[in-house]
Amino acid sequence: MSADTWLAQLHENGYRITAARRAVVEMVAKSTHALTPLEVYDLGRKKYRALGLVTVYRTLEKLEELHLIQRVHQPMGCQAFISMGQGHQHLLLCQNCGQAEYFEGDDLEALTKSISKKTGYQINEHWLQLFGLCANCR
Amino acid sequence: MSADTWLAQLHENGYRITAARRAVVEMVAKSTHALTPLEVYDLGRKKYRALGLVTVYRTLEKLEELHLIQRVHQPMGCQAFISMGQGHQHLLLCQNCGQAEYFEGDDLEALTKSISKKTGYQINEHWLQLFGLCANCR
DNA sequence: TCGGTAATGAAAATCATTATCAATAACTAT
DNA sequence: ATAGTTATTGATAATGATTTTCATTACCGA
Ligand SMILES: [Mn+2]
Ligand SMILES: [Mn+2]
Ligand SMILES: [Zn+2]
Ligand SMILES: [Zn+2]
Repeated sequence: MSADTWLAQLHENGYRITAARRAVVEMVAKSTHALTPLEVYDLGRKKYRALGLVTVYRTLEKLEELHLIQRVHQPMGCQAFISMGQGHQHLLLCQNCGQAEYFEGDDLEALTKSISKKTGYQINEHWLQLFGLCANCR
Repeated sequence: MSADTWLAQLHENGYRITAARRAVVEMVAKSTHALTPLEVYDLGRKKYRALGLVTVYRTLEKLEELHLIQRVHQPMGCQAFISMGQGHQHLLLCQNCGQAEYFEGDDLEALTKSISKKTGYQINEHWLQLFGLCANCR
């Protein structure tokens, strides 16, 4: 998903396209790492020097609301965001360099059905995340 | 795992047993919900009125270090702790009341093997969490 | 081009967490 | 059991991240 698509999405939802948003969107859209607000701020200022940290927070909030990005939970912290995957996908993260990849094909049908029966819970969603070392870091 | 076991663990690791720690341990050990430091503080003060919030933070830190509790990540926040499960288990959380259950039997061998081959990652661990509605809330 | 108003960034406020520190109390060695 | 050592405590202050406020700017539909 390209930066332009994100900007179009923002526009379609009644948000204005500004230099600050362009800078944030461009950096987050092309990153293969989950980025913290401060990291987005530092990167974004390379594109748009006057960018404010507050605007980064506000823009990330909107991108999350539109499901263009998602929050990434990690042992070291949970305040980082990454471009949303296509369809039903989960993240695989490098514990060394932070490189992120989406994967698909997990099948938890049998498991959730069995657990649902055993516990009486109605299971609505699942979080799955894999950690390891990428090809470069292993 | 009972509160007494936890206290014994603390003692074995060179930590002193105090009234403050008793209060924290007792409340966290018997809870079926993930508790935030503030919640532990409120509950703990029912057992030990003089308990300080700072001590709650410090005690939770030690319990986590000894793997007696674990941090629980949720959409609403990631600063909550719950008694650690036995062996290889994951959490199932009620989206309405917060009730938590451990389950086991997930098998991701085939999946991780296939993803490892496809991506070149060496996969070391996984996070899995189920969300739904408990028997009471559904 | 213009006007209404969403968006901005600087600054201040807030909130959770962490550090400091003098007083206390748990444990060890007598 | 007692005393001495020192880990632990809670109050307070400090910190750091996130949010709120607000006057100014600039996007964009008419
Ligand atoms: Mn899945
Ligand atoms: Mn598992
Ligand atoms: Zn790597
Ligand atoms: Zn419930």
